[in-house]
Amino acid sequence: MSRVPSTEPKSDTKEQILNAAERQFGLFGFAGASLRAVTRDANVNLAAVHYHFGSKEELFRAVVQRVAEPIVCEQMRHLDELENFDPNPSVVDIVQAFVARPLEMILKQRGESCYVHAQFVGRCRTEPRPIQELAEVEFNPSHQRFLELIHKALPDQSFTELEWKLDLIVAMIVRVLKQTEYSEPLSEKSDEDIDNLIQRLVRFILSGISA
Amino acid sequence: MSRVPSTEPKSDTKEQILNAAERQFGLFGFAGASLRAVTRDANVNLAAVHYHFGSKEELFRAVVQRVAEPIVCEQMRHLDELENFDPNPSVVDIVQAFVARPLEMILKQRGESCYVHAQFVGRCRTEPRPIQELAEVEFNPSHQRFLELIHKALPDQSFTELEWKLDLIVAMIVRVLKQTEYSEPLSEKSDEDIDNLIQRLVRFILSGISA
DNA sequence: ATATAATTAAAACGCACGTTTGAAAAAATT
DNA sequence: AATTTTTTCAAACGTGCGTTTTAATTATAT
Repeated sequence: MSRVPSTEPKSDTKEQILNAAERQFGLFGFAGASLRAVTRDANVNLAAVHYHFGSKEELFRAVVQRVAEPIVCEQMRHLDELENFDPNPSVVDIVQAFVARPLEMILKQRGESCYVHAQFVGRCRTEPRPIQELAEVEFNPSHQRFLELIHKALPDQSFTELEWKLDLIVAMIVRVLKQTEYSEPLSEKSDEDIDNLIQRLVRFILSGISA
Repeated sequence: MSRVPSTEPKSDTKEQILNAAERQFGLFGFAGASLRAVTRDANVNLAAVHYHFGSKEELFRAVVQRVAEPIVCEQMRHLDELENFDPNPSVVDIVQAFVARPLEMILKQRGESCYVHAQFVGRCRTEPRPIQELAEVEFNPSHQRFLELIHKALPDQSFTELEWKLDLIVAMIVRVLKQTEYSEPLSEKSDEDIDNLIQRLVRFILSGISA
């Protein structure tokens, strides 16, 4: 079989650094992760970080973008789809699109990358500013979209109240991701196990958001 | 007025260090906080940390203990009280004792210390091991107590499921504490505002835990 | 007042950090 | 094949880290 003539064979180094950086930032936080540990982990030279990314902070930003992009896309795609089908979707459907779909996507990857994503996203929310803001910006679009839709579906609740609840919901999602670290390996979980976990969370959130 | 002849005038230095350490650990995490920043903040000599606590890690442990003690005590006190009154307390009462009472105690202090506690406790849960465990151990007693009671009140739900929900509940409590950082200053909030906030959280948790 | 213990202070230790540099190596272009 | 551009590499820069040491100071007890 011939190699694919992809237009993007490109530098493997950049990807290696991003992978290692996500691991290290997730494990030890921005301050706790050292570029030396990252480059050792990635099997590349220390100076490669500054050559490809410029600085530690810009490396962090690159990791955030790579992690957030597929999640936000998945959320946007399902929220859009939902609204196209019915301009006034139900709360259940909105929560399914915002919570269940992206979680499904992440958890069913099954690989190590799931734990890594989980740790990293959790970390982002406890970093001091301005680090934390780098993450908030990336996740913002789908959050706004969710708020619009949920506000239409629950007009009795003020926008402020719903923003407050969204904040708690995200905290719960992040926590569920982080739990994958401790519980039995994901690889041993069937699709049904994962679906059960997700639906338990969705039920918890649904009853809370309407209360 | 004469000075109180307290049996504990003792070293002011230790307390100053603990205060500064809680701030710095909360803001920057274990790795991100430097002992130099702590001692500068506390207006004491750098070496005082090792004289009074021995090492950075033991200082962290001391901070955790000081933060956890009043919270765990408050939870235990109300849970015991509840059970003495009725050996099978309702879910509402259990959640009130475990969630509302300690939150009330913390938030109604109103001072800067509330933000500091919030940041610090939130940090503890994202620290890498073995740092994170130092915190888990301190909070464990009241968590176990809560689980026993709630399991009696909701016998249809497995212990594992309830442990899972407790984990989410704690995540929500921590998040509500952390929110105090961004929203309007606590000092401008009335007791009713705070009670409202807490009761909103309790409602959210209650509907989730029974679902 | 004097001796003894507890506390504070300043300086230095070795080490790891993020970043920079300049030359070697590899890849791409001519 | 020669040239230019891109990428890697080892070494070093200055800085700040946790910790240790030794001396000065303050409080306590005789």
